[in-house]
Amino acid sequence: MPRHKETERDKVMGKTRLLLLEAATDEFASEGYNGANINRISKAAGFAKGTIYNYFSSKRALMLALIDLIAASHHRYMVERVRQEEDPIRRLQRFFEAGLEWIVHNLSQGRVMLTMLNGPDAEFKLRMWQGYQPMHQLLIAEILVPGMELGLFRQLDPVATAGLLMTLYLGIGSTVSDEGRSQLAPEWIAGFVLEGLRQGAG
Amino acid sequence: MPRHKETERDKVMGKTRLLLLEAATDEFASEGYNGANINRISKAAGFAKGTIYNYFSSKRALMLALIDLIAASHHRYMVERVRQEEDPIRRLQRFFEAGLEWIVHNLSQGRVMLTMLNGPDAEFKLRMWQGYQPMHQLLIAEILVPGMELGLFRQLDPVATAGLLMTLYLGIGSTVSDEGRSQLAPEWIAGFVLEGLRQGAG
Amino acid sequence: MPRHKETERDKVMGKTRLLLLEAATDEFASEGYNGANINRISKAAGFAKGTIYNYFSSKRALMLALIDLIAASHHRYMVERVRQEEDPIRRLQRFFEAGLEWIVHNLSQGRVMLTMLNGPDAEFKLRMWQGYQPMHQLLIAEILVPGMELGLFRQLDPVATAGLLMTLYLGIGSTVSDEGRSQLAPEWIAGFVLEGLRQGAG
Amino acid sequence: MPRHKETERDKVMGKTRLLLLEAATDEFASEGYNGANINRISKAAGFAKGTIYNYFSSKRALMLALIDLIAASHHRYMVERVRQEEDPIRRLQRFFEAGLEWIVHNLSQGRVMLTMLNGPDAEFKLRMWQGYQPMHQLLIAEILVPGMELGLFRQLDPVATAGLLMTLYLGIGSTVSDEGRSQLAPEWIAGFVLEGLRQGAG
DNA sequence: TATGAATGAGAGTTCATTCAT
DNA sequence: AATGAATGAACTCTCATTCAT
Repeated sequence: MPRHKETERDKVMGKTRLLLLEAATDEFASEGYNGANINRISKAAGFAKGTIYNYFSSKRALMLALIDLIAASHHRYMVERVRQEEDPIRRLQRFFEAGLEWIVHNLSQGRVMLTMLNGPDAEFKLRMWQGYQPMHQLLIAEILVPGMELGLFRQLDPVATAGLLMTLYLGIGSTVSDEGRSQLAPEWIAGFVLEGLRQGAG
Repeated sequence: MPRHKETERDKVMGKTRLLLLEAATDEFASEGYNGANINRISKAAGFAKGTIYNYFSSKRALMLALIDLIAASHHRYMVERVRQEEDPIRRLQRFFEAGLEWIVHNLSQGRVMLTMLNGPDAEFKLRMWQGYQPMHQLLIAEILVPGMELGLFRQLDPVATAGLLMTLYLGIGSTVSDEGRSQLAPEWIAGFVLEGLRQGAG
Repeated sequence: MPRHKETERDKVMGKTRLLLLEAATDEFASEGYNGANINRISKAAGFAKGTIYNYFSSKRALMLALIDLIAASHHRYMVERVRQEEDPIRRLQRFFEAGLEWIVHNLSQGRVMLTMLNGPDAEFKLRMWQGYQPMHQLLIAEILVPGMELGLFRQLDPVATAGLLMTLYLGIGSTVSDEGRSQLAPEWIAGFVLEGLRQGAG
Repeated sequence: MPRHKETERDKVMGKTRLLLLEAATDEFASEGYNGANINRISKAAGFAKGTIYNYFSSKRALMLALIDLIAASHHRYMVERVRQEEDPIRRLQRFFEAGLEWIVHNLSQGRVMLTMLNGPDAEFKLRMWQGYQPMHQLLIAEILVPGMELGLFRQLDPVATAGLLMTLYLGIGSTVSDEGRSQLAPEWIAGFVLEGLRQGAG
């Protein structure tokens, strides 16, 4: 069993799989899960319709794989940006800035995420929420708790607060237009939120 | 008692029509637009499958009628509750309280609203946003502007602020579970928001 | 049982029935039998959809009644015109002239006739052919046989010849456009046919 | 042997496609367009109901393809037979003979042709007339004009005359019974027509 | 007689999925 | 691994017909 060949096949496999997932992103984004057409996805990726079943066992499995991919990619992006700052206040600002940026630069992925989080399919919703747990953790462990410890933020339930911030972020994300413009500026939001968080309030 | 007028009103808001809209609410809420089955709706309302087409010209027309109904009913509910208070601060608290209440008591309607606002169908999204304009107006004209005039809130762009509050409200609404429980208490939210709005901040 | 009332009802019955048949003519002409919509017919006649079933037991029965009406009315028209002439040659010319006239002035009835004669429904086709037997008789007994007896036409099988002339007439009728214009002038046809019939030929 | 070209030709004139068109011919012939059942066609061709949509985008598209096929096949048949003769008179006789033959041997195709030419659907009618233009040309360019030039026929408008002959032919075709018997013998018709055409008449 | 709400069989069409090549 | 013809369940929508009023 030559190792080299295995690696090559993996590479090809990976490439095709990614092409299919990319095409799926656009289709699911513009049509929703039920409205999406599996054959169209395979064609858009440059393959015949049967090909997609060599990589995903069903339409549902494809969506679940896509959900995982989106959540992981989004999280990676956010972690990288947020950690560029040290100060929790700056980190919070970065969180909203980077969050909007990611959505604007990944409109289809963003739309899939929001559609799944708000859509009626319980399995997809759950999987998406699970995928976004690391981002909750990022908010809690690397922004809110340090901020409270440093006395920058008042003492709040970090879990509930992180939930509120995620909710707010997702809500704002859903106002991003198809052309990638948001009605609400991230700095403005961050400023507003910092008022609610800041020490001395209440 | 003019018979013609009666008949016309019946046509627009007859018993059968309402039964169908109610059944449609549940079906669309649990299955989404594309996943919904129009025969099942008619059956669930207690009629044969063809009957629904005596009232709505297509599945799409049914959804549009439902969107209008939901937006109007939601707005009516909010207006009634919010106006029971005079003070803008109390009104803002009421806004979040009543908002959550409405969603908890109208889970299916709420889910339809959120699914449409975040879903991929541009026409439905637009129609829903249009239907919610009166609620934006309620926030602006009866809460934010009076609050600023009374010096309770700092001077902010009322339109952007109303957008932020609606976004926040809708985001919170989307966290209400299928059993009608929200992770975020409305008073807590309102408190947080009031910090961001209050005079003397920033 | 007052006789007067009976008569009135008959009159109303007759009027309504005729209105329905008129509307049916247009609908069947433009949509064909299967494509025709019974409700639309009733509405076009000024009645609610149920009404038509007070006069015709089914869509099929309506069409059969219409076929009889068309054939009888067409025949009446032709007899009246043809008998205005005495000479068989003039009568033959009149036959084509009046035939085209009738179609041009009764476009919908004409189209129903032609559609039924050429359509796939055996029952309708048969009924229509039966309805047109009197016109065959008119050709045979009042044009061809007298013409042969007077030595104006050569001796031909009158039945086959009548069949040919009817076939030709119906074929020409089918070339009449929706605006009521025919590509072939009736005099020209009649002239051509008279060449084929005339004594001394062959 | 380029594989691609094979595939393309298969797509246009593959076995399955032809089987479907054959089944469609019978169904449309016996039921008319609106009465035809597309599932029945696919089943009759030996396939599942969905299969037909792999070859024709809609019922209407199927009919249009069938119209083209019928017109082309009919024309091919006529050209081959008519050109076996040199003399315009013999060619005209052949025209009627072969025409009847074709209908008798292709009853379903013939019925579809006649139904479409006389039916209420404008698009089908137009397409069928267009498909039959080559047969008009055959009459004009290879029978009537040569006959006039040779002095066998009198000088007539060739277009109008061709129209009359086609009309007559189609009319006669419509009298062919379901068992394939015509009331009018083709020689008899041709003889009658030649009387109308012959030099020295009028 | 006239009405029109309700019915439900039936049609065209879509598309996820299978599988032989 | 890739293909694409074939499948058939499922869905939206139509409309002839019934019937209580």
